[in-house]
Amino acid sequence: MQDYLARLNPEQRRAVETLDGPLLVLAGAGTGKTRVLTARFAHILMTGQAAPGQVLGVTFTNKAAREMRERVAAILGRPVEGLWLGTFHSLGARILRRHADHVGLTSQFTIIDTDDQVRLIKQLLEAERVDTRRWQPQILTAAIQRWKDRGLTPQSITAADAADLAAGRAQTLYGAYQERLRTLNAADFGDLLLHTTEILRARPDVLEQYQRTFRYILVDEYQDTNVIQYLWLRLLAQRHRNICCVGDDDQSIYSWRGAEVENILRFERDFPGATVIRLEANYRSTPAILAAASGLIAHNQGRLGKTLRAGAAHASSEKVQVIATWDSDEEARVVAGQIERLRAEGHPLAEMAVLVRAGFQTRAFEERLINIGIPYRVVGGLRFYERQEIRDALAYFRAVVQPADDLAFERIINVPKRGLGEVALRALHDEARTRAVPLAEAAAALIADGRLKGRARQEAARLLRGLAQWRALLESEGHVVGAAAILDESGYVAMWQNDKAPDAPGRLENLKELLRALGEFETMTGFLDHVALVMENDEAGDADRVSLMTLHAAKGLEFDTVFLPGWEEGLFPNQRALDESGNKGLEEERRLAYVGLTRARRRVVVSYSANRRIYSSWQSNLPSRFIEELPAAEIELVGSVALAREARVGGPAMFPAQFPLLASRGKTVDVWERPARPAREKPVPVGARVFHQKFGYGTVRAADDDRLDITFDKAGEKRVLDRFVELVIA
DNA sequence: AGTGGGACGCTTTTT
DNA sequence: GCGTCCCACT
Repeated sequence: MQDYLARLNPEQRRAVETLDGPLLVLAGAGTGKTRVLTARFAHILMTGQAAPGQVLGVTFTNKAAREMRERVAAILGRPVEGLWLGTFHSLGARILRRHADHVGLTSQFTIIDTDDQVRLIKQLLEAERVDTRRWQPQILTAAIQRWKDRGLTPQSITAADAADLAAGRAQTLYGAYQERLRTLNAADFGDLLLHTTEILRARPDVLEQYQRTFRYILVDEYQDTNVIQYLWLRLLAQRHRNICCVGDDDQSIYSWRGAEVENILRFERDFPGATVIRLEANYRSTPAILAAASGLIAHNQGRLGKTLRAGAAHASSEKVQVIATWDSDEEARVVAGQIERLRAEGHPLAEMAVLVRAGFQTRAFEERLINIGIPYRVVGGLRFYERQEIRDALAYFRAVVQPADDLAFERIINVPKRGLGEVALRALHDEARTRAVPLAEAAAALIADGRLKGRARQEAARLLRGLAQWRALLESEGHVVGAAAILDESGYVAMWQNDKAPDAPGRLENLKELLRALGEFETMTGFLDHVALVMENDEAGDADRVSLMTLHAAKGLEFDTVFLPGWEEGLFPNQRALDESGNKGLEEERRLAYVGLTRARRRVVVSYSANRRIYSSWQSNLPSRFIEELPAAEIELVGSVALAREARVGGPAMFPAQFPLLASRGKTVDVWERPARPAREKPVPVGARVFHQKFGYGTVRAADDDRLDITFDKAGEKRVLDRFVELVIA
């Protein structure tokens, strides 16, 4: 009830109670940003300043939106109905569906994802006879996305914007792409905001309606907003000016996706008379971690300036460990060893995370963790909706719901194989283009006049009949029964049932999961929107596992112990970021490091290795400049880092061959020695049948103390520790 | 129509 | 080292 205010510190409380006028809350890492946002939300509702339907809450991720909804409900003691609370994109979609006709779409439009975009662009490039090897579709797709992020339409981009893209035809192609989307009755992510903004600008009546509705606007992660999001917000906020943006310029790490830190830096100019409140009391990390993070980020220029201070007393404050290793394999061993030791000391694995700069780095850790039998999960890998079978199934649903959805139709026309290959498809495309009709309609025409012959004709007719029947079935029987029928009668399920690949059963499981998820929605359209906009894996998260993820994926999370491997020049800061964006790139990398450090509550272990396996070859690296930027008083150098540091500070650029770390090979420091563990009570006999969590069943070939060489039935030869296998009683 | 081999090119990626 | 894409072959 009222005590949501009592739990706040004075600055947080001010941020919650300053309801009128523009407000910028600069919330450092771990300073209770979410608490403030949710308390403010609840405060507006509880004091009767606005009804739930008059508050607009905007986040970047669905997860953040969900959390906020739950926490507001918890404060109020009941679920809240009618809130406009969601991501920029979901809110954009919601508004756009109501006014789609203004931009030439129907309210049933499909939201396409990046994959579909690329395929579309590729087709357009080919139609324009642009060499897609030299001018990659992905590049143009990305460019168009960036334009949309900046609120630029095909008409408003400049020649300079479009130069060096798609053989100089980028502007035409962008226009053609938008036209194509309209024909397909589809919108990409960028359109959800671009179209909406266009409508708000062109239709004062519509704009006024929304401006009146939204008496209070709350924006999370404001430092990550791009131009179009900013324009969208400004339009909506103009009337009441009760806009509260919460963000941290030091955590802006998405400029490469169009985010503009400038939005936060110039808030006071854009909203004159704005109140600015700084949240600087950190309740998350130990003083050593805070000092290390602050010392590092102080190297950035052009900050709004915040200093984190410890908001709570800490019984102990371990220094930040910095570990040098010889190569990336050793680094993985060391980190995994520490994880193992911490676990043995009673720390839950769920409170540990390995945060890397680039996705490929997780592999070394995965291998090592598997080897020593520590459960882990990789956050943000292949997502559910990205899987082939899910995309296929969704394409079926889309093709049924929306006959004009050529992208979906094309995806399913020959899945399962129907003998409708490239030749048939080309004929369809020709017909569709000359008559400007969807592919499905073109197919019907070719069947009718006999231009499709034989098996192709038969199969195409069957598919079209199917689509029509399923459409009727969705109407009469509902989306769940309809969907199941589609997957079954199309032969799609049978296709996987007949597939002998080992992953086929899993795919069938995923399809079942998809149908189950579908059941939670009222309509097929609602479900398809959800899938297009909500891209997260619903993995069971309750098991005790170490988390492996990129630094980007870690933003907003916290753990007791955080491992930050790979702090090497070239990798982190990333060479490409430096090459492409110079000092700006470097500063963003530094913010990424800051984000990494501030994820930790109690313990940070930074590490780097002199040699790293990248793809197939080895590369030598210098330690990251960020290591030097950590205040010496807060860190503990392990191994020969001290040496390396002196050498590097002392001299100019250094060649890997001179690197003193080479001398550290073989040297081990006790921190990463494997802890003594109770041996297995009875040794595992050679020849025994055993079971291993990861590798399955196998036969023991040799035993050396607690290490077993096992030939697994599926996984082949492995050396594993005996405590990770179970004896199989035959 | 489907597949197998070689060339290529790889930072991050909330929607 | 691996996945993707294209072309050549069957």
